[in-house]
Amino acid sequence: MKVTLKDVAEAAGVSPMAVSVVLHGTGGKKVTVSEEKAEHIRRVAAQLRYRPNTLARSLRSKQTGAIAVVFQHFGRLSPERPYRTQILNGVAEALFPNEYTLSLCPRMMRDENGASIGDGRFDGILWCRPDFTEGSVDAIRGASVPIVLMHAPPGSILGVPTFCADNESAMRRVIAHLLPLGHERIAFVIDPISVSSVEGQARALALSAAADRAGLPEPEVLILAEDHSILSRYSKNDRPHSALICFSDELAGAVLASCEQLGVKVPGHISVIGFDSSWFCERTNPRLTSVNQPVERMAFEAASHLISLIQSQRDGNVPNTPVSSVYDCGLDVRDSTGPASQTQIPRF
Amino acid sequence: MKVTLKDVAEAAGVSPMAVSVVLHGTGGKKVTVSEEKAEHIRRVAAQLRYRPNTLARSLRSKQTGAIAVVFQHFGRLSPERPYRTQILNGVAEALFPNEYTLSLCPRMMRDENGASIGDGRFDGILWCRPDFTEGSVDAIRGASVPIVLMHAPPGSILGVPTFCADNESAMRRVIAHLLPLGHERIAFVIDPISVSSVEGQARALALSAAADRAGLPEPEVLILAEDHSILSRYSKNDRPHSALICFSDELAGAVLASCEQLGVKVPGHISVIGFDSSWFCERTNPRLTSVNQPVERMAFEAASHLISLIQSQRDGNVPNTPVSSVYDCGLDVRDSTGPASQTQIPRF
DNA sequence: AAACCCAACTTGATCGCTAGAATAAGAGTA
DNA sequence: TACTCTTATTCTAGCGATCAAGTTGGGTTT
Repeated sequence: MKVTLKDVAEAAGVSPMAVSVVLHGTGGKKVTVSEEKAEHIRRVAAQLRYRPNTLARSLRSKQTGAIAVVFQHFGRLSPERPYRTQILNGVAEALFPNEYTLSLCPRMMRDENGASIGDGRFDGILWCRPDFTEGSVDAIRGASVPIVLMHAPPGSILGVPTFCADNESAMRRVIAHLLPLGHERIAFVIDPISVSSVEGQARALALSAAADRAGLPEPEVLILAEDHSILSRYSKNDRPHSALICFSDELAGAVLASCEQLGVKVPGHISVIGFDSSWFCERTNPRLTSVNQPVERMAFEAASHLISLIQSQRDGNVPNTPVSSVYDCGLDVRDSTGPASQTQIPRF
Repeated sequence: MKVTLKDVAEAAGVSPMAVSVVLHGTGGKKVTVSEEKAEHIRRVAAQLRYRPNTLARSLRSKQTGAIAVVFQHFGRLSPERPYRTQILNGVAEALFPNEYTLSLCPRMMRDENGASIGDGRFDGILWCRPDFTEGSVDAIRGASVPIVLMHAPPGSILGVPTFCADNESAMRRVIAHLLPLGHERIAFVIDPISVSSVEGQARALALSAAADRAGLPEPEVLILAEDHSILSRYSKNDRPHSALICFSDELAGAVLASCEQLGVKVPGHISVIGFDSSWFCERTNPRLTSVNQPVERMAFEAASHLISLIQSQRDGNVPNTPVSSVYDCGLDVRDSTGPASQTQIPRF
């Protein structure tokens, strides 16, 4: 059967406490065991193939060594997909060296009332959903463990630290790059799934704002279908675009392919910009200019901050005022952007 | 303070047991509570904002609703990176509808002896490391919960179900495709990190075997550096290659870029094949022929099987003989492969 | 020599919850 | 009436570990 700490204690002829101290270094405060006896206990434990029950330990000690990462979607169709990998990498890089485990939660743990994250099971929560429903806000507020928000602007929820990439800065950079090149008719290209996501909306809005500030007309939004035909457009004018800002690199790749097929030259006739600046940008023809979001760094820092919150809470320190970090985005200029075309091309 | 089940019981004027039954539907076997009282308990619990402690529940009931996924690497530099996303997607798709949580473990949980997975914390283990050290084999054998292996050939560890993609079939298909096209000088292209991975070794070996079976000379192995220059080569001959099999699509993309730069025509002068058949293959020029591994499906089925193991163990059923699934790989033929060139080109 | 200290342990009480047996009260039956 | 059978509800033990508060016994201090 299962070997418990008590079994080891009996076999070694000592109290359970002694075993606990020797094997886990954690029994009360001033409990000590002589090195001689300790060695004996270790030997007995190994011989019996004793395996500590993490659950029981956590229940008593109130530390689980696990962090919950809550995504909005997780599956084949998720529009978050490009991020997720980067986020997980960043988070993992922060957690694993500190011996934390990373748990993916489909949503918050079940609870018809819509609230509550599996209580007691996690030392902290990394909330990666950009949506905030009534239920989830309650759950976040009521969380009994430290929590940080990603993809949320500062102050989204009072007293909760936030980490987010600054879409505004991204779009300002895009415009700052395009304006001197003479672009005036700009469109935002997005797929049908992402268009309804918070991130999609935010970027479209940010682009509008940036264009407006630069005195450019409201950018059109093009929704591309699976086969890359234009699904629908919201337009206020009918002059052809000279620059397309795409929601993702993957989408930009599709646009480049369409252009080639239609005989539209990039950047000769039209400029194309992607989002994420992934390795893929170096492999397209022409090489893809793309917005560079520091997602991985952001995730790393969010997770690191979460760890420090957990530790300072454990040590009884006063929680410092919540951090709110906004990460500037860069624009990696490659070969898919150039001066606005003077040639009148068929409207894309 | 924390509201416990006991608090709710007292406030509602009933026994803790009654509360447990009403809120979690799980108290012994034949315990019932009248609907009237049940409603009352639910109301009181909501009012007190009671949140059950999952940990305590799990400790008692011996069910955690969590699955551990153990990867070999998890970070920026991991050669497993292309898989991981796919694996996680497949696993998530199997677990989440069943209310399981997915935990990523850096390696097995700490233990100087090299063995032991956080005991009690998980209902099952999905082992995704293709390497089997003495320590890990012991840990797997000694696991007190169901476990399945991915990337492990059938029978790797006696009595443990395995799920793996069949590199042999992949490479046989590659050869079957190339042979009629007249290719004889074939090379396997790989990066310095992957070359030492089990997967890298396995594929190189599988290619060798397939070539041998077809009566072709031993394929050369080319290791590409970061800048895509050839790092080293193991060659037995000095005639130029006519076909390059790459370890990943990403690498194949780099090779295509190099070819373009050097003025080598694909597939005119040389044929190139990738691995994974990702979306990216449709975006390269020419479109990339690539091996199609059913990783996501494999992960989904492995996870589903694990769940069924857990459930049948809980219900006290006899464990059926261990399943061992091998997944055939396909070859998605696109435009980067063609007849072997007759022209003598500078050796790549 | 009485008082005191400290290392080296042990004891008992939980952490929050739930399985299984026990109990109480009403209903059916011979 | 005595007897079993339901149905509702509580009681008693822990799950496996850790914490806080003892308990030893030898060595020091004054």
